[in-house]
Amino acid sequence: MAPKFYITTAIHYVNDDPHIGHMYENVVADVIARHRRRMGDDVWFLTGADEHGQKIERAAAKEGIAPIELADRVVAKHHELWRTLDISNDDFIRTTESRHRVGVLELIRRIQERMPDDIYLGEHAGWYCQSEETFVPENQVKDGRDENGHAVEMTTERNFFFKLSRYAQPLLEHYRNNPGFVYPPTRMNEVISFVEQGLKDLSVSRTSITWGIPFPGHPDHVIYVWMDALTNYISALGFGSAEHGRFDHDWPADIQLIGKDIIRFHAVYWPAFLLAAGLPLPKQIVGHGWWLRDNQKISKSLGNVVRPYDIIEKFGADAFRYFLLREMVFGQDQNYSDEAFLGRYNADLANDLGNTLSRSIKMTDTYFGSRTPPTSCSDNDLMRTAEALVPDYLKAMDELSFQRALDAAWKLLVAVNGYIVASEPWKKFKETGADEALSRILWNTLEAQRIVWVMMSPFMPSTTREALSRLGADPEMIGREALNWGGLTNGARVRAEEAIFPRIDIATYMGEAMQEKNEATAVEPAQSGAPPASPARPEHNAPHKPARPAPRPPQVP
RNA sequence: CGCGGGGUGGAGCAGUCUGGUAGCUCGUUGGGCUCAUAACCCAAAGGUCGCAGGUUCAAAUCCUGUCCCCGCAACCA
Repeated sequence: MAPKFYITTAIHYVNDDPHIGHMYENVVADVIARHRRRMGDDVWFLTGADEHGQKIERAAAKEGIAPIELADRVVAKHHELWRTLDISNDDFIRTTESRHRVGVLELIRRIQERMPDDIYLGEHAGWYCQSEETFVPENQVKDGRDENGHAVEMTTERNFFFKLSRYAQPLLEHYRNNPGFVYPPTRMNEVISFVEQGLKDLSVSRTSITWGIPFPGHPDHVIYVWMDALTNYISALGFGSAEHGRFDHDWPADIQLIGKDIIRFHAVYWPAFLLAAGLPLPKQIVGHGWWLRDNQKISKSLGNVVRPYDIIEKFGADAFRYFLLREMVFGQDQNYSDEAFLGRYNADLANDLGNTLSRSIKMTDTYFGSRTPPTSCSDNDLMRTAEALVPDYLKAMDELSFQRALDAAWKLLVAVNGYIVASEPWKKFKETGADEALSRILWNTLEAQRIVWVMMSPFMPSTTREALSRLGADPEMIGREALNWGGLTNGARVRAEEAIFPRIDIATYMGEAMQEKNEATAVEPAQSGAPPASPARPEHNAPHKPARPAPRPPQVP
């Protein structure tokens, strides 16, 4: 029986349209899910939306609509984006769904049943900001004012509390016994350091808002959003409902992928809740880094939000997916820029991946009549290179080192180009025609690329199908066995068609982007002194050309 | 002395645990090839590894000090 593999992303808060950070998280989870799936695991992949809480309540009020209307609208955008980005999630949980409410209430019921003292009524004291109507974290308060300069005052609120303090030692013990519980290790250290300082009890209800799940037996309280939100990972599996087969099968999660900013909620609060309820803890919490722009965290308030929808539309989801995973050292922060994308696109996708496909298929087309060459080869340097690189690739994938995994694929690709130049098939064709030696040479280049594309399949699922099909290979053969040398049949139809990743003229593209930006700025002045999204660049002097049809990879049916 | 991460050729990074000729990608320069998307292949230039001491036959790598940048330091999802 196939091993189960349950992977989750954070559920994304619906107070604004999804940004590159959300996209990155879901693409990473999708790459992992697709890889595990093709390696034969029984994968369940969950993502979703976090819809409760004060921010939503207020954002909706500002628009004069009900919170659920706002949530519906944003969730629709999420769905559309995940479809566009080819995210293969098996389920999508919304915290406003009844199945979620059932799960949350069951979690609380279990805690109260097993540990009657763990949830108690108490008083929460903190810095409260009248104008923002919210408690402000200690470190944001300075001289009686919050970061926005609003006055704050020490206020108390009557809440239900969770006895988090009781779980410091059990958690530390769990960290000791499972040093990989939080990944990467630097985040584990942060968490340990935090818990070692001791834990305070956590307020888990609010009386100041109504947009949430009512606290059982106390309808004037709603459940604190984090206790609400975290439970999505099990409520989506049917926890607490009559149909909990998936929960029994899939929990605990194998990987819970989150941003580094919410490590504590997932590595401290969440396991503490689970311990209290007597439920198994997730196997691993993985915290990824942030995409930055001009070294600042991307956020709307800074006015430097990167909205890569344009990039995706022009270059396709796969190119964007590739870029996200190739450019980011997993776990660290990374600067985002359009130039970086365009550079990667041309250097890696157009010049290497696409061009190598073009040149070898064109020769096959010309020399062997659009068929894969009749003679295979199982003794050559390309084969040995491939056989050496596949284990590196698989190891890197297991370690979530996507850069290294892609690097392994690229080493094989570079070897193909070197092999082509060294064996000069065009010269051999002129000299001796399409003989057996030439057949072996071209078959090798196609076969090696087939393996390269199988390696690429979790990253660029759609383009992989297209490329494999052009190579004369079965586009659905992307499993473990497809990474072995020798899979390409002889005499299969190859298709020499337009470039799979057409080169882009960077100066022209940036010139147009600047023009559009300037036009947009002219119509809609920048908000409240926000810094420009990007510094002026020399390219803005590039001659403007009329908009032309954007190059994009051919769509795969 | 709260905890942790980082400062390596023009840019972005690896190497530091287990000292021993400083490596990768992009960019630059020269050459090659002409099957291919002005692509591909080969070669070269370019770094006293933040700074100052110390240990050692030998330090980017170990130790001490120091400067700079960043994350965490609890109820902001």
